Amino acid sequence: MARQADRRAALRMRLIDAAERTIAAEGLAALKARDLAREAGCAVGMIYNLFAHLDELVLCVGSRTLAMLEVVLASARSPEGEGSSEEAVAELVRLALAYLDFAAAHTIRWRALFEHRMAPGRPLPEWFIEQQRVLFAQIERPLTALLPEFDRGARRIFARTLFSAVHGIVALGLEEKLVSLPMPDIRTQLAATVRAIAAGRAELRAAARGPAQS
Amino acid sequence: MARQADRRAALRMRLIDAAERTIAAEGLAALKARDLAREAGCAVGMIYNLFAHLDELVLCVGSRTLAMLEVVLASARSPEGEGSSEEAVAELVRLALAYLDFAAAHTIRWRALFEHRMAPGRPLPEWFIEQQRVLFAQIERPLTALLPEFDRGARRIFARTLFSAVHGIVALGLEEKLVSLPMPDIRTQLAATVRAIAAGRAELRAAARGPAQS
DNA sequence: CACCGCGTTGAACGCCGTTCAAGAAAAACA
DNA sequence: TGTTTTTCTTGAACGGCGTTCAACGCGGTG
Repeated sequence: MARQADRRAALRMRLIDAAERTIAAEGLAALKARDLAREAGCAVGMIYNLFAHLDELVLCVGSRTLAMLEVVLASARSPEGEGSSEEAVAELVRLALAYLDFAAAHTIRWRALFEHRMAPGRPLPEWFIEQQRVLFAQIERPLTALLPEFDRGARRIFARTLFSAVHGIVALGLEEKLVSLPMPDIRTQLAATVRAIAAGRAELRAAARGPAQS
Repeated sequence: MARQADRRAALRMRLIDAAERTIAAEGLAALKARDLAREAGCAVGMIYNLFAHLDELVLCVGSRTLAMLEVVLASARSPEGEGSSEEAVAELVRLALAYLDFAAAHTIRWRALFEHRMAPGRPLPEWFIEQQRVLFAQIERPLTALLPEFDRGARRIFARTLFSAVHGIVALGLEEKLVSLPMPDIRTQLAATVRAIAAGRAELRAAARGPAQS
């Protein structure tokens, strides 16, 4: 029968579910092979028949987190057809705030996405990198209207810079150490920063083409 | 004799030195109690007579990294007495680039500063937080000239936002995953972003005072 | 020289991810 | 169906980790 394969697939799912629950509730460090096996109802060794190592399981959970982010960011999109740069800036602000809200609502699982490092020597699998690229594409989309004269490469660089800045503000904003701001203040800081970077896009295009300066 | 205390102090230093070498060369994950003891010439148990736990040793190395950063950022200061806002912006750009250069030159030890998490339940010691505050003060200094009408609190918030954005760009810029930019491009992106945020300071002040908006 | 208190030691503890010999279950065959 | 072969599953065992603590030895004292 094909029962065997079904049971394996079901167990695989149960393991990912269990890992997801743990990571979302207690963070990466709380993920233990023995707990996982007990919760999914199998032997510890079975985990290694279905996954190469625990890192792979962590990546599966990370993939789910990225999927959640995709949905959230998609809901920040502008209505079709609008092409003004004001609307593009507004969309970028909505994207940034949506990112902040997601990180605030799912802090622990969101942190796991960035704290996790593969064991040395094992690179990130291609499918995971591809999923990140898909997310980045959501940022590049409104940039087409905002920066019509940029080529694809320059837009990608701009998107990268913008995301990095937004991510930095969100990450430090949710950190408990250092005097932390109340959430509404973080929101306004973030929105203002995105608008400022968008307003300074001329310089950033020059930067994306020309060489460095001291 | 007081010989005993001297020997203990010397051993303490040797342990911190060994930990620093390891963290700078191979990163946080490579730090092992047994290696440390061997390298410093003592028993594993001795480490726990001089430090409460390995985390404390990691913090000592982190403190040295922060001290290195203080020196590097201090060298980006403007000459005394200059008070124009153009000069203030230039100083902020120099600070950001100095930060980037430091992170690029000492990537592994710099990463250790941010990747490290205390064991659950044990908060960061006050002296460590204070040292971070001193560093932040270096950013707030040029802001006095740039934002004379801001009160101290608003300046602190602006400094925090600015640093977060800079840190984000530096951190993602040095990440190997995702298409990575050549260093000169990162420099120009970073400089342009700092100038853009500084140029948008009016909005950021409003943000630091007023309430949030969607 | 004998004694004692205390700083130092490293074997031992508990926990971790990962492996693999052996047992159980399924498949193939007669 | 009974028997053999293959394949999957299991959990005790392995090596390595941070941390502890009973025991040891050494410096200071009587």
